[in-house]
Amino acid sequence: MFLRNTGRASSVSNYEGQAASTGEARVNVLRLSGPCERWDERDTDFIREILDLVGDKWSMLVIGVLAGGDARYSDLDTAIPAISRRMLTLTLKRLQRSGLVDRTAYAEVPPRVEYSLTGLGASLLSAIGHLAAWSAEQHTEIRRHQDAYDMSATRSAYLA
Amino acid sequence: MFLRNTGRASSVSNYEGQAASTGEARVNVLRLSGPCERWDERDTDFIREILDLVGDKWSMLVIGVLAGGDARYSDLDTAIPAISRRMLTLTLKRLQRSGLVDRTAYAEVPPRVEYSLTGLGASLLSAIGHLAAWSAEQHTEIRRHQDAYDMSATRSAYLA
DNA sequence: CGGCATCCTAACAGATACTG
DNA sequence: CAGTATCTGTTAGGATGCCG
Repeated sequence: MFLRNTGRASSVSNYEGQAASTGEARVNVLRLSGPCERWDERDTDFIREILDLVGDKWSMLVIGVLAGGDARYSDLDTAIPAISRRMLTLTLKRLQRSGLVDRTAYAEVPPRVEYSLTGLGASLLSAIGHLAAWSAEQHTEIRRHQDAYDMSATRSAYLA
Repeated sequence: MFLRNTGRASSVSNYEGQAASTGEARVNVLRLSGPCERWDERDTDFIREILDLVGDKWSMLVIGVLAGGDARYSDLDTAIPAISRRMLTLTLKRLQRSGLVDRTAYAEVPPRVEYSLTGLGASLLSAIGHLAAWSAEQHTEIRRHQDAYDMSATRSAYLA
């Protein structure tokens, strides 16, 4: 559907990636066990949209908390201690705008507001889960590369 | 492994998300067909790391191009017209530092430099693919929500 | 060709004070 | 409690010029 095959081979095919280990064909998901593939301009746009949606500093974390069930504003604030109230508000508004999160305000004193994942928001969890799984599997390896790179030779200050 | 179950139910379970449609159990990937789950602090860190790694404006796009086979600096520059040379360089360096991308310089005149995905980098394609697939499936729905939200009532200028 | 260095700007994000 | 408004610092990122 959105990842088309090209003839150009690279070093990809001999690596046992995650997709290869599923052993199960999914129509619209890139599989690494076969020859090399690349994405076209549409995929670029899709990636862009996802990044715009949840590629910021807090969105995925908020979604992660809401995955555990509805939460009040203050619940989220304490569940994500590092976030400022400003950023929490902004993040919630954006998620709400895109239909990933529902906001329910109860007219009480003191006021109570519950946030919850919508079905749409919940459907994102799976995709995020794959990313988290990849990170969990590879982060030691990644750290190793980074350390090795940082150790090797003095490099320019161009890279912060 | 990293997504633990909580008793609190939400509106998640009746939505046919992506995970549910795979029909195949994966040990470490969140499945939405069951009761609601949430992530612990470790997952938060994993998400953080992924975002730090490829959550920026260009990394995923560069990876996408390299998925199509090795490419020279100028190939990447033309394949991603919107990117500035500065950002391309910075992005490649960071990907290289984390071991996702390999750089091979040939001592010729004029100089030639080839970039390629490492096995590690290629293994990310699958996870990204899930995100892209989600975006492809849902982006119309998302747009619809956004439009509706933007239409409804005048809201404060707090949200840009 | 494949970069690096410099300048500059705008968006992002934290702290704080205030409000319905 | 659940925000909003404002002020301010920090960083991401674009434009441009130079250099091996």
